[in-house]
Amino acid sequence: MERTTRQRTAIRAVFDAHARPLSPTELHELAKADVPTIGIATVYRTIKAMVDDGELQPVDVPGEPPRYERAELAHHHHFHCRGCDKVFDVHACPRDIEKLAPSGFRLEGHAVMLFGRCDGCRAA
Amino acid sequence: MERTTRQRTAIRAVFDAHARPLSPTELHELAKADVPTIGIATVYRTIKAMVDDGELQPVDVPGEPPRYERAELAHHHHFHCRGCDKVFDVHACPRDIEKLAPSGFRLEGHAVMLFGRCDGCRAA
DNA sequence: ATCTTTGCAAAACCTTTGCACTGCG
DNA sequence: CGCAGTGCAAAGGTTTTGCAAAGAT
Repeated sequence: MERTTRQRTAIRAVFDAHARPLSPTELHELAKADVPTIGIATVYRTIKAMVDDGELQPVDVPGEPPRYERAELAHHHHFHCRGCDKVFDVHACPRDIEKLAPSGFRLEGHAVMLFGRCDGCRAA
Repeated sequence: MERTTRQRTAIRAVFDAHARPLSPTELHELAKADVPTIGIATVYRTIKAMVDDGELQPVDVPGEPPRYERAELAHHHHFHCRGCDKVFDVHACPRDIEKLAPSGFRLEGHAVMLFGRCDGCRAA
């Protein structure tokens, strides 16, 4: 990640324009708007470099391709809509998490994934 | 899932013998002890059928192959040890989960994954 | 005997990698 | 210019699928 390229600028722009976790494929499609010739390999390589740099963090959705979001976001969790498959940020956190770990275990972190239907998909 | 076959019996036996979430590959290797000729495709097909039947449920560990466990287990969560990579069941649940979903969203389920070090790996 | 289930191999995916070319610094 | 970065295509790994043979009822 030593140089600024059109491809990397486009990828960062996509994250700025869409404030939600994005998959490599989504990222590729959206970045094509800026740089039509961008290859999927570049997207994967850039994602990996950005994760290694601590700029992005993976968001894992069970049974789905991984998504990525900016790491600078404060601690939060996610909501996965079963209707549109989109993942939304949830800026809240259960308060009694520390009590869940078995005694003797050292708890270092946690992830909460909510499932259901988003506002738009609730009717359908 | 209409017929009882040696392959399916072997797969169920593996789940009985190992009380922890198992990956398709683990399942395949372990089932070979009973039915050496069992193919990986059969393992995948059987897993899928058992999940559809509600007999198994997937346990997703970020960045790792999926694992499966019996669905009859009461609602619970998981602890992923960063030392030994094992996944443990956690029979506790945050109480204020319902309050986390954004308003307007319909919450249908949730998953909690804890990270840290298990009792045995805490020292190392 | 019928019709589901199996094993094999090929196909379908997703992600990574090799290599020559491009273009940032 | 030199070398990081790119695009393409091929390789790697995992999961799915087509089909003829096996086997459960």
